[in-house]
Amino acid sequence: MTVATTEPPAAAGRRRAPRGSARRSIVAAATELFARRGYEATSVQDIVAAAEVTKGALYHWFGSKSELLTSIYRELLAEQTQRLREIADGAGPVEERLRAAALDVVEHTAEHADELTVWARSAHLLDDEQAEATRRERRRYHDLFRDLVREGQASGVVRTDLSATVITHAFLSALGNTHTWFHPDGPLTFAEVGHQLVALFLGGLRPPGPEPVAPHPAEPGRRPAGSDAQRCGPSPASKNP
Amino acid sequence: MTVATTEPPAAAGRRRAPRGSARRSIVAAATELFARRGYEATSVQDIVAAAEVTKGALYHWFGSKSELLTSIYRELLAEQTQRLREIADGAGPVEERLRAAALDVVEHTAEHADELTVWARSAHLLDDEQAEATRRERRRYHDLFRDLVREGQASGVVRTDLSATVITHAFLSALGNTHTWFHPDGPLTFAEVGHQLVALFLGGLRPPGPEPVAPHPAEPGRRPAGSDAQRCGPSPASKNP
Amino acid sequence: MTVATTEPPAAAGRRRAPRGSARRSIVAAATELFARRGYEATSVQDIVAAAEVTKGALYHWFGSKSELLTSIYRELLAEQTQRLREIADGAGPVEERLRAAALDVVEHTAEHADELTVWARSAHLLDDEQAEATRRERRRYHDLFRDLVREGQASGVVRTDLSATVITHAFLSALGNTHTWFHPDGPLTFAEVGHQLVALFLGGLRPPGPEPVAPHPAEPGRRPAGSDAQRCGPSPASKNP
Amino acid sequence: MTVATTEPPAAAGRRRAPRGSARRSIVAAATELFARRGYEATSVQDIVAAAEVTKGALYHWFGSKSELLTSIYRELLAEQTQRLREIADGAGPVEERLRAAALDVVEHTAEHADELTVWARSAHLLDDEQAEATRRERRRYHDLFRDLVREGQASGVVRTDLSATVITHAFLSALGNTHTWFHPDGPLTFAEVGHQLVALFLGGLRPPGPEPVAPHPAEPGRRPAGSDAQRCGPSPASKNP
DNA sequence: GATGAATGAGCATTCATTCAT
DNA sequence: AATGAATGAATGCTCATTCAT
Repeated sequence: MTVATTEPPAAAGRRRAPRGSARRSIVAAATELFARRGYEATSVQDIVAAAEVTKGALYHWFGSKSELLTSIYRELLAEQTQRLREIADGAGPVEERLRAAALDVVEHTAEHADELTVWARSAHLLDDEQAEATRRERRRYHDLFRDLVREGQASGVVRTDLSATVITHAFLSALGNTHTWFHPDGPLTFAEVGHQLVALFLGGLRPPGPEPVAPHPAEPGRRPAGSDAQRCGPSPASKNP
Repeated sequence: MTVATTEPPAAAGRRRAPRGSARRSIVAAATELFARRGYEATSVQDIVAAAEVTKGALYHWFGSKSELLTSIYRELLAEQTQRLREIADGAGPVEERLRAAALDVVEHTAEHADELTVWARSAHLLDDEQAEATRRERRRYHDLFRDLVREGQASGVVRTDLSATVITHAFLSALGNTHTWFHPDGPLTFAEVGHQLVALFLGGLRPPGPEPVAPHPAEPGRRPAGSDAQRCGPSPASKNP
Repeated sequence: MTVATTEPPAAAGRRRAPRGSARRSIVAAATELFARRGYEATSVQDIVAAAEVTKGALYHWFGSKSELLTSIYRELLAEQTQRLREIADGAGPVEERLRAAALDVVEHTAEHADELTVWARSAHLLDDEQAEATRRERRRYHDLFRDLVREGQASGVVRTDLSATVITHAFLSALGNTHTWFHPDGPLTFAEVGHQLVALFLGGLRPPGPEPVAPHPAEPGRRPAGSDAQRCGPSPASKNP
Repeated sequence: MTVATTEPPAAAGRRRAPRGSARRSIVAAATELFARRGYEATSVQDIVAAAEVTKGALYHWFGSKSELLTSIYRELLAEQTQRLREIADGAGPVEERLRAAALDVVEHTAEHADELTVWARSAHLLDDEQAEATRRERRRYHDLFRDLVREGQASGVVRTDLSATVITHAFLSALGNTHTWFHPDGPLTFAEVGHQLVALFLGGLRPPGPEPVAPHPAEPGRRPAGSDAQRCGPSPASKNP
């Protein structure tokens, strides 16, 4: 869960700042600057100046600028995974847990819109090793959500003619892309937008009944849940998260 | 519609390549390199080397590296807008036009996945002027799609408790984000994924009947279409497209 | 022969320095600084300051600091190879050409002691590609000298119980290492030292007669010239020149 | 002779590794890393990681990174000097002791090729004080060898027209440079190469008889041994060893 | 004896852009 | 219409060494 944190031993030196405080200053400054100016537009110099530490200190804690970005994102992801796990493991009917999960994604996205935007824009700059590390964790999160969808399919509340993987990606993508169009000054609050997305998503999950929107002959027929997309993630060689 | 193209008329130089050919070489090389290595990782030097022209020539045709990126995207966008316009203006019931439009987006996204990925990743690097220019065109495209959704709402085939704007963004986002997770070696082809997304989307549009997924009390109630999000784009100061 | 030189078109601009002059300034400054302070202790900043050009100009002409070092050495090597080739191809008995060649190495070493010292100390820092390039040229030089030794062996003036390759390396090494011990303020001039080395070397080449220094039983016996060390150079993977 | 070693006496810590073991780990790790990657390419961090000690421990035992290098070399040199002294002081005719000494250098060079290569490449990076310290010891070694040559000259088995100093440097240089060209996969073993070098060297020492290689008029005439190069080392200001 | 976080000056290198020709 | 040498400010990063604990 923790991502290379350092425990500050409470006691501060005389002239020195307390132990581990440098790391926290760096993360705080970087988070703020990345969100405000973007990852590429923020130089390491900017970060250390804002954090009031030296470059050496930054490179003592982080191997590179991109590791810093990765570190911030992984902490976010760990938190979000934890929340989702609690919801998924909770009691109650699957449709309620599904709705709760969707609403939780909305809430988390709203809370950390800035950091998530930075990640979406700059994750492709990471080297293979870092990309792989986050991909694995992201995958775990995705699987958690997908399993909930599958549970819904198994209990008949979610249509089974669509891949649970595709459903999951679609919802998370729609949510994760709001930064490209949502604006706080618009007529809807983020919470409202989120609820609408949830409604749209849950509506799309209902097993198709007598359809108001005419079916298309080219529509691929039902697929048993077993034929689900197991490998719909990027290949290991890919840099996509 | 045309984006600063130069028509190479019959008149060719004697030993030189035909007029305007330099521009085309540059665009071709840049498109290929941006797609393969990313915008930031492609230097102007790389482009001119691949296009077999000099730096001077590139700066003769394009004011900057970013103008080149913008130029490529605008051409794509113009083509897609044209296609959507023809579908939207076509005959037939609205639900069929809506379906056709959705399928067309899938097809276009598949065809130009590389360029669209580059754009998604690097659009935020552009300066305000260029961002504004593409934003206007992108807005026009978005409105075209949204109007189709509204038409559906007006004729009763699309639920009216959701903002047409949100619906439109959700679908285009889900499609536009496939590059972050779709992999050709997976069990589904891109066309299949596209069809599933369309089905999910169209399913979500059906007016809510007796719901398999329980409604949530916090769900915002019906909103008349007239209260739609007019300013759901980013603020002018933002660099978001 | 030429190593990426640029022809200066004689004509100078008004405010600009003449074309290609930047490259020459850089080489001159680098040669001087490398010799005086060593390669590692000379920063690129030092070089451009001394050459009165910008860093950009340096990197326009040279891909890296090490390419600059390589470039200087290759020019030296090309010149020396040319001189040796003329001597080797000259008329006269082989023993005289051998002596002339040895003396020429002494002379060239004396002339370019500083540059050669820099090279000897820093060649191992080069990357594989550059090391390989110079190794090939160095090898050509070595072979030229060795062939002269072999010619001497064939005509009976040089002992054949020693590998021509080992003989060549031994002489060139003794010469090339003078920088570690020779000091101009010593009792011998460099020319005198050189002559003594030549005498020692040529003396060692005489076919062994009745020996003043007792032979050792472990001494490996005669080896036909044909068994000569064909692969006594470093492996391709090695960074040794 | 001893170079700041610490004897680990019986008294070991309870849970800790025995006293002084840190020092030995450091020397072992540094020797291995310097040989494999070179002195400059090995960071202090690399050394402490390999030795499984902390930076503080390293700086407790060694004043600096270069002191570590010096330390390794001095130990080598002390051992070699000791061996040479025993040979030189041994019984038997001078020509046999000379031959034995030469063979011993070959053997020692072969045994410690890696460390000697590191030293040859990086000695010039040391500061004056350290350079001076090793120079003095190296000088003692050199003098020991040279005195053997002089003894040979005095007893008539070594030619007297060459400086004993030059002779000594030439032989040690040829040997000490083998790392730049010898490759174990070549047709000769290192021992064979060494024997050939000894043969070449001893051959060159024979008083010139009727010469197969014609003498050159420019050859400097005989020099009495008394005029020998006393100050053939580099000047005090120089960083050369 | 040993720790390890912090230092800080210095490094080689990049690259979109300009402009005299 | 095109050249290409030159710009110059900025970039991410290194690393031997120190010192409060």
